Amino acid sequence: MSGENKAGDDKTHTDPAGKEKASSNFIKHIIEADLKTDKYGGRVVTRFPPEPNGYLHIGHAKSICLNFGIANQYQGTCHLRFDDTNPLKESIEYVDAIKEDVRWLGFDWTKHLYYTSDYFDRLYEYAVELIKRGKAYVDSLTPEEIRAFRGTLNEPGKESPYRNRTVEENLALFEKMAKGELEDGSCVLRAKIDMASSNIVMRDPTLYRIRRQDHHRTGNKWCIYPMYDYAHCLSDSLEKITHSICTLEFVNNRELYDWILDALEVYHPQQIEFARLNLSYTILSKRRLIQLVEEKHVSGWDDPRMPTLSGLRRRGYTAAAIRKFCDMIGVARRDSMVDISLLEHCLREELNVSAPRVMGVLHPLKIVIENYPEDQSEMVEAINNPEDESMGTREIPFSRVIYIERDDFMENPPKKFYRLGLGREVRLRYAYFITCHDVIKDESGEIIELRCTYDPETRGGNTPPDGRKVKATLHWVSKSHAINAEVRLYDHLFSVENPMQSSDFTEHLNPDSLVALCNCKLEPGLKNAMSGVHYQFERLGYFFPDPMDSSPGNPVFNRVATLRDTWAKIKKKM
RNA sequence: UGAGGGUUGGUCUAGCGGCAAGACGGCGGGUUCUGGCCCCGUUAACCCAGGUUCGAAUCCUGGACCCUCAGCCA
Repeated sequence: MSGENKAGDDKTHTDPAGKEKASSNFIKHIIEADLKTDKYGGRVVTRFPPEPNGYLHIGHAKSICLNFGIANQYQGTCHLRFDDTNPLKESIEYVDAIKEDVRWLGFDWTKHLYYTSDYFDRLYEYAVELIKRGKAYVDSLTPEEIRAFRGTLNEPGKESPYRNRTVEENLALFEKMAKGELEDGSCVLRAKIDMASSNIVMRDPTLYRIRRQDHHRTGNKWCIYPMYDYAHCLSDSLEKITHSICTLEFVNNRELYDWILDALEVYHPQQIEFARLNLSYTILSKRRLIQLVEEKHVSGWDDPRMPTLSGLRRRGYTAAAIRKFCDMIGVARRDSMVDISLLEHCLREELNVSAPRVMGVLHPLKIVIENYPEDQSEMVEAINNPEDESMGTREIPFSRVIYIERDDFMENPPKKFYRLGLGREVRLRYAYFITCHDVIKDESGEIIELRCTYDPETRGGNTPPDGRKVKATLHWVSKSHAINAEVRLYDHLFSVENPMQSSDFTEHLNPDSLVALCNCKLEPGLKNAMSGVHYQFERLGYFFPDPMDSSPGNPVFNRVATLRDTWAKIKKKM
C-alpha cells in the first residue's frame, strides 16, 4: 500500500463524512464570494452551537452536516460550542449525549470544543464596557412591567424610568447583581437601544438576568447569566467565527447581533440564516420532543420511533444515510416539509449494497412437505448479498416442515397475486419448487397449516429440466432449525403529515407506530446476530438488532425500514 | 394590522437577462431465484397583475398568500 493511500484511509476512518461530495447552496455561494474578496483572510470558521437542554434530532443533523461539511470542504474548521447560558434547563447528561451524537454522525471537532460558560468572565467585562459606553443599563422594572413597557407589534414601547441611570450607578448595580446581592428577578441588564424600534428585538433587549442557580460547569460562581442574543454574537466573535449559520427564526435577531458587536467594536462574524428542517409524520421541536419523553408517549429519547439521532441510531439508521439525506434535502430560506420517505430512501440506498441478506418469517404459517422424508434435512446454499459477490454465501437448513409468511398464501387469490395458493406452485428461495395441495383450518376457520409437495429436480431453487417457471419466490425457514425472536415493526410516530397543525399534537400519535412480534422464526445463523450489523430480511425490509434489548444468543430486531413494496401498492388499488 | 423573511412539478432543490435542470415520488415497461436492486420510457412547476427589454423564473411596480418576532428561553 502506498503512503498516499494510507493517509487517505486514515482520513476516511477518522472522518467518514469528509469524503462525501456535497451539493452547493446559497451559503456556500456567500462563502465562495467572501473567499474571492478575501473578506476573512481566506479563513472559514463555522460552529455548531447546541444548547445542552435536550437530545439532538435530525433537524440538528442538517445543521451539523452544513457547518462541519462547509469546514471540510473549504479546509476550514468547525467548532462545537455548547450554548450553556441557562442553567435552569441544561445538564451534563445532554452535553455528553450531544457529543456522542455528533461523533456518531461522523464529524470531528478536534480540539475545537467550547462552552459559552468558558466566556462568562469576558462576557462580564464586555457588559461593563457596554455600560461605560452608555449602551447598557440596569433596569429595576418587574418582568411584568418590562413586558408592558415593551409595547406591541403595532405600538412602540415606553422607556423604563431606570433607563437613564448614570454609568456609575449602573456599574455599581451590575456588580451587585453579579455578587448576588440582589434578588432573582429584581433587575436585569438591558441594552440601551430604541424602545420605539419597529423590530421588537431592538427594544432594549435583556442582556443579563439574575439566577441563583448552580451551573453544570461553573458551579455557584455566577448569580447572573447572559442571554442568548448577548452571549452568542460575542462567543462567535471571540472564536473568530467567519460565518455564523443559524435558522430562520433568528433573522429578526441579526440586527441585535450586529448592534452588540458594533457597540463593542469587536471582531464581527456574519450571521446567515437558513430554513430549519420539517419532516412529515414527525415533529422536530425540542420542546415537543421533551414532552413526548416526559409524558411517556415514547420509552425515552432513544425510542426507535423518535427523530432524535439516538433514536434513529437505535432503530438502525446509519450515519451515512442521514448525511446523504441532509445533502439531498439541500439548504434554502423557504419553509418546507420534507417527505420522510426520502429518509427511508437514503437508508435503503445504502443498506441495499451493504446489508447481508437473510431469511426470517414474521407471521409464520406452517407447511408440511408431504413427499419429503420425515427424518431428513439438508443444507442449501444462499447468496449473502447479490449486490456484492465478495460477501460470499452461507448454508441454510431445509427440512420437511417449514414456515412461510402468512401473507404469502391466499386460498382465493386475486388475479395479480403471484404467490402460493391451492394447487399453485412457487419457489422456496434457494431450496425447491413446492405445490400446495391442502389447506388445514381450525374450528374457527383460520388456516393453520398447508400441505405441499416438492419437486426434487428443483433443488437449489433451480428451474427443472422441463423448463417450468413459477411466478413467485418465497422466503421460508425450517421449523426445527429456526430460532424464535422478537421483531419490532416501527411505523411513523404520527398518523398525520403535520401533527403540529393541530392544537394538541399528541392526539395524532400513531397507535400502530410499534408492533412487537414475539413469535418470529428466523434462520438459525441469526441466533448470534451481531450488534451493529444491519440485515436485509429478504422481501421484508432492513432489520437491526436492538442495542438495548438484545442479549447474546437472543437478538431482538428492529425494523428500520421496509423494502419498497410494489405488491402493497397493487393491493391498495384493488 | 409594525418590522423582517419567503413563494419554481406531488415533495425537496437548482437557475442569477438567453432552451426551466436534478433528486425523490407517481405512472408504464424491461430484467429478475427478493413484487427488492438495476435499466428504459413517461408524467408534472416559475403565486397573480402590470412594466422594462429583442428576450424575464430572474430586473422594476403593485397585489395575494405563507412564515417569524411582543421570554428575565435558545
